[in-house]
Amino acid sequence: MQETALLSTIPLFNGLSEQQYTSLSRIARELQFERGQTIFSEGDAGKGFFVVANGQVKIYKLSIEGKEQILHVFGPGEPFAEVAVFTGSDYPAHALALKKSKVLFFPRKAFMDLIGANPSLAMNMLASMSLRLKKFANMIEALSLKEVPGRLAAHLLYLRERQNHTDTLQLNLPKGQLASLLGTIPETLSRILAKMTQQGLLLVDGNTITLLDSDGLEDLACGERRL
Amino acid sequence: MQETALLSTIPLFNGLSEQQYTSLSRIARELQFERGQTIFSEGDAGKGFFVVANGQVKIYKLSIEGKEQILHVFGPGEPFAEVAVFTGSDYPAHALALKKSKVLFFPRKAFMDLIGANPSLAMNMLASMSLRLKKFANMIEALSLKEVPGRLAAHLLYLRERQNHTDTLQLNLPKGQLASLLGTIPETLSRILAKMTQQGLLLVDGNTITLLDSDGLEDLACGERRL
DNA sequence: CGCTGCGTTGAGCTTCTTCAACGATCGTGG
DNA sequence: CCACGATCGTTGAAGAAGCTCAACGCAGCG
Repeated sequence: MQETALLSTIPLFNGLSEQQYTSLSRIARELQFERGQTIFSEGDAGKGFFVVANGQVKIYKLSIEGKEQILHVFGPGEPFAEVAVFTGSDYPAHALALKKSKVLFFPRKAFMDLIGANPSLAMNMLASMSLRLKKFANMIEALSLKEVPGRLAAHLLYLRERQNHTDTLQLNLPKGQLASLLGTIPETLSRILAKMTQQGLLLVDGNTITLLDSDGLEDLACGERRL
Repeated sequence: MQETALLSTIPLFNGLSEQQYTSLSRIARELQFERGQTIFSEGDAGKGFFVVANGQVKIYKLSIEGKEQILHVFGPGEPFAEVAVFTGSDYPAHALALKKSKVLFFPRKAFMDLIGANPSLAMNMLASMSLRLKKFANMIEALSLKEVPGRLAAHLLYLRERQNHTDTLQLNLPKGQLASLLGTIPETLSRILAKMTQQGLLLVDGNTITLLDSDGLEDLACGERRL
């Protein structure tokens, strides 16, 4: 597979020895998915977990009426569906490739064995899942305690953080998907972006957003201000 | 401390050797909290994690206006704030004793060392955090995709599950706290319980709830029916 | 007795969703 | 090259769900 190079770029596998990379690459399987293709569905038997090699994958839930709530959007180097490894049960959500993606698959059993033998791998896994939990806690807080403008503002500031504090953001998602990530619908998101623009908080051009008043957004994100 | 007996009743520590219990009890500290007492606040330095020995503890977030969202309610044997151990950062939420409680505290560093040396402890930890993640995912789904009646119905069915499928439930929380756990407010919860009673779905008497039509509740929980 | 915490009920209002229509963009096939 | 459909985003009007505010009942307890 000549994949140890790829594996070494994955944060989850940081600090492993050359030999451990070899063990990993031995159990990994490489999968290709087209844009829009389902990787697994909620309720499927959780046979293992995945790491995005390249492309983009969303993890989401669906309501009976078809409304979608995105839980995560993962890019290169990020693992997903680890939960299935340790609970040994079904996948608790759906996964779908948002772009043409290469994905590494690690079968449950083999990976568990590796973890048992490699404490540092276990520690990495724990750290990764801790961050995930923290993110979920913030998402619950946002959904329950903030209104949509606040959630949007928080998300934009989060993106600015990740893009080196530049005020010109590139959305890595179509707006409709962003709405689903924020727990709302495209119509509402559109209206709120319009209102924010009108108030001079930001500037929208396609999927480029320029933040004009991050302090104002900050206030919104903390619930100290309304639109 | 003569606590190895107590430790052995904690699921997280299942399958550890006698010697490992001793190591654990050596680093554990025993704490007492009165009802209503704060254990830690969001933003406090995360110096370690906890296990409820007896009593009841809630983990929650607060909005600026003072609205509360409960993330967890933990009883005897359940660990909390593990996230702080592995991220090494601040506690991401508040913790408060709902009843007079005895709590074991495990300092971060010492516990990390134990985990590194005990693969089975690491595995237990991973399993525990996986379940936590799954629960959070369901909570996000509920908040975003279900209305309050659906969330309530799901919660009641969950309680029935835990109480051996008996249709007579004892709420382990005051109704106001239950509202906060469901992501709503006491007024709304009260109204919905009234409506459910009126429709013959259940019967309320103080904090005892009798389920009369679990199929109907099931439909509500899945969004296949309205009140 | 009166206080305090908890729960309930009513009226009005805000926010968000639903439904519908329309505009823009893009890729494909004629 | 243009027409067409599909996807995506925007906008308007109406409706529903849940929140706010206020008042009240009721129990436990000093």
